Amino acid sequence: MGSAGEGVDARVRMWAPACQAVALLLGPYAEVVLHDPDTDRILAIWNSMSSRGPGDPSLLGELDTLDPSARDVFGPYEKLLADGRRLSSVSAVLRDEAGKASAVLCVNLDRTPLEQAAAVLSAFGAPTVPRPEPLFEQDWSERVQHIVGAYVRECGRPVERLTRQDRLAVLADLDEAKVFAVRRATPVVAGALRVSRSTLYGLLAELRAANAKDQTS
Amino acid sequence: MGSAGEGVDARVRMWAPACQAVALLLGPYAEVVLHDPDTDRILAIWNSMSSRGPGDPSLLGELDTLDPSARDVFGPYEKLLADGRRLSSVSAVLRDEAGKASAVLCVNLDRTPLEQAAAVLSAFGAPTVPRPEPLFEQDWSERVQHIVGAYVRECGRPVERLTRQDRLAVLADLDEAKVFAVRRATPVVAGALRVSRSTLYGLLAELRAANAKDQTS
DNA sequence: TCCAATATGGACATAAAGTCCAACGCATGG
DNA sequence: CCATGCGTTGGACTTTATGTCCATATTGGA
Repeated sequence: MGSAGEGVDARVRMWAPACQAVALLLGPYAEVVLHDPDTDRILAIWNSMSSRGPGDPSLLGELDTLDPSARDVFGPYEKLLADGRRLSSVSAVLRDEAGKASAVLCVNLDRTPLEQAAAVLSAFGAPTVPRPEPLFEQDWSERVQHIVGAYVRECGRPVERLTRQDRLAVLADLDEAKVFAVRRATPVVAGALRVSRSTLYGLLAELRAANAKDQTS
Repeated sequence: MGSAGEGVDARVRMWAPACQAVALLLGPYAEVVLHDPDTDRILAIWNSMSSRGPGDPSLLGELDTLDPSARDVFGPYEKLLADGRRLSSVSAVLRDEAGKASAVLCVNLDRTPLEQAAAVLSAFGAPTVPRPEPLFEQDWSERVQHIVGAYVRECGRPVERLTRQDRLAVLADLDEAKVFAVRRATPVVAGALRVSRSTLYGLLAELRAANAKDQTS
């Protein structure tokens, strides 16, 4: 991972201080990621929350980085993690003097600690009433659409043109969100990702293999 | 406190109940102080956190106690104690019928416990350790337990003694909560309801029939 | 264009989900 | 005490959904 000595990427050199500052400011609960829009890989990452590292495939596809008229700042949008943690996520296209998109910055903030702290503080002195259970996710296929949609929005590319890596990443999100614990979810996901059932299972297997490797390392 | 009979200051007599109530409500972490604005000394103190006592000099800043048009409530301010504890502090000018400032009330709340609580809660979600998967799979089964438990508590009968109607009702709740949209949920529910798989399906069919009848009516 | 990597449809295997039924337990009333 | 009715139960069985595998088609890049 760390620079083989021959030098840190110029873009990282340029943006690292800003990224690091943000990462420091937001404590251990914000993940700051610099993506390379060309190679679709992570350039650098601070406070990684998802065990990703530099060189790993980005969660970004090719953003619409060529059109200078396109928006450069996205979000904040909400991401839902499996364990219920809610992330606020923003991203920005970083351009060089020539206006070329040289990097994409993403900041993912885990709102949970704040929400918990707020809950504690607001509950102070008040009789703690048993909170009425929130109902089960009413429409889980909506969640699928949401996760896929978020990704697509993030990389600015329609579902049909997602790369293999893209789909793998989305799949990781979906798996993380325990979507596959729901009955009949597989065909829906396959449909949402515009792949066949076979391919879906193939990607899923690949994902599991990768996770297993992560475990052992 | 020790009240030598007639020796208690009239102002203390008047305000003590309120002060004591506040002191009690806010537990051991709030200090309530009654100051004498004339002598600039402490009249009375509850839950003293700084080993001050009645008669000790007040450490009040210059509150404008003479101008009746001035604000009478101040704060909350942050105060820093010698040992590093941070206090949230409010004060109020207490006036008699004539409008003369007869006392100054201060409440100092030690924020440390709350901050610690927040830290504890934050720390829970913080170590992004690979969560033992079976734990999370249990998430929805916990919900089953919760729904069943709620019903049992409501009707005061243990699960074993539920009537058919009871189970039907619980089942309706569970179905409402979309529990059966989860893979492998059926055996868990059957277990939670202490019935066999067969019975479970029987009840479920009955439920569906009832619902269908509702629709048509 | 050709090659290599992927995607795909469908056959197949396995595992859940759901149905059905004969036997059983257990109250109630004769 | 037995007969009867009602609900439960285990297990056989059917139907769907899941997951694997592979030969073939497709696609993107040198």
